[in-house]
Amino acid sequence: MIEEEESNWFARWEEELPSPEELMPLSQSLITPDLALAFDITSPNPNPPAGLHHHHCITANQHPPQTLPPPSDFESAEYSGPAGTGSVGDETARTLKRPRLVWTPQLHKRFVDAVAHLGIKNAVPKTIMQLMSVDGLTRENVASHLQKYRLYLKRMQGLSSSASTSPCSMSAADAATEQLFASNPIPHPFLARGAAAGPGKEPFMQFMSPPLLQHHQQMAAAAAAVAQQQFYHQRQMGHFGLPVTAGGGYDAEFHARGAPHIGVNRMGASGLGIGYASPSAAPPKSYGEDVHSGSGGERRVLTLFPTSSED
DNA sequence: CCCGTAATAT
DNA sequence: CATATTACGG
Repeated sequence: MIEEEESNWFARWEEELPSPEELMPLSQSLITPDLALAFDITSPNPNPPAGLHHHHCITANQHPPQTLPPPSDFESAEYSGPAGTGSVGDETARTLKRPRLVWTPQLHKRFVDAVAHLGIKNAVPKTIMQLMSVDGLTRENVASHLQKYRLYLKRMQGLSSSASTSPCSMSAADAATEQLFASNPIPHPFLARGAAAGPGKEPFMQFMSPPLLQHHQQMAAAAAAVAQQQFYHQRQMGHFGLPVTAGGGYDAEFHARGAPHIGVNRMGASGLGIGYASPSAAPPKSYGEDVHSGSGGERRVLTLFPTSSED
């Protein structure tokens, strides 16, 4: 009886087969706009199927509409199987999915700094993204993170000194969020209002000093200690043993290049690491690719990180 | 268009 | 679970 079923789906499969022409444009639409831009392949003509010469050097964004001059060096490569499939360049279009972005404390710090310097008002995803100048960061990444971050801030304000300052009063869901957000030097002085940004005014300059949030930092500090540990390993390490620290621990090595701390908008995020696995030679391994293998599933994550490792 | 939010998906 | 993605109003 299996045969019948088999021939059945096969028949349907055959019928549904789209023509090659139809597939071409489809593969394009699968490319993230950002990436498409980065690769300069916005044109409806990707590349000839015959030509297997994939990208090599990518030019940065030609001209950002903003005042930001960040033709940051672009250093990204698609992850690829080590096996010499060869047609990786083409595959890029088809299988292009960015690995999940990992918000490391450093990256988050940059995020927070950016928001702090911009002021609540100007701290919108696009602006933040630009100020951060982290290569490979997309607006969506920031937006998503910003959303969570705002919720976190709100929670903090509403909490004040309600019941007890003990960490036990937090719900599990909250705790998780706290960890990331608390695990960095929170320059929380902005919370209440936005800043005045008139025409001709530079976006950054203001710092407010709302009276609240003070003990929270204590609690946060406590949590932070724990956070640092739990951060990368998550409760994934079911049994207590030495946290493996991974063969290629990331936090161990950072390539802080000549990029100053943010606050100066003229920084070119040159040397920022974003990356997917670079199959062939990536001189500075400034990015981190982490592979979690589960039962038959592998999950790649992007660990791009900021310049300046000041803390 | 872009942003903010909530719901939903991976 | 932490992010991503989507949907929808503003």
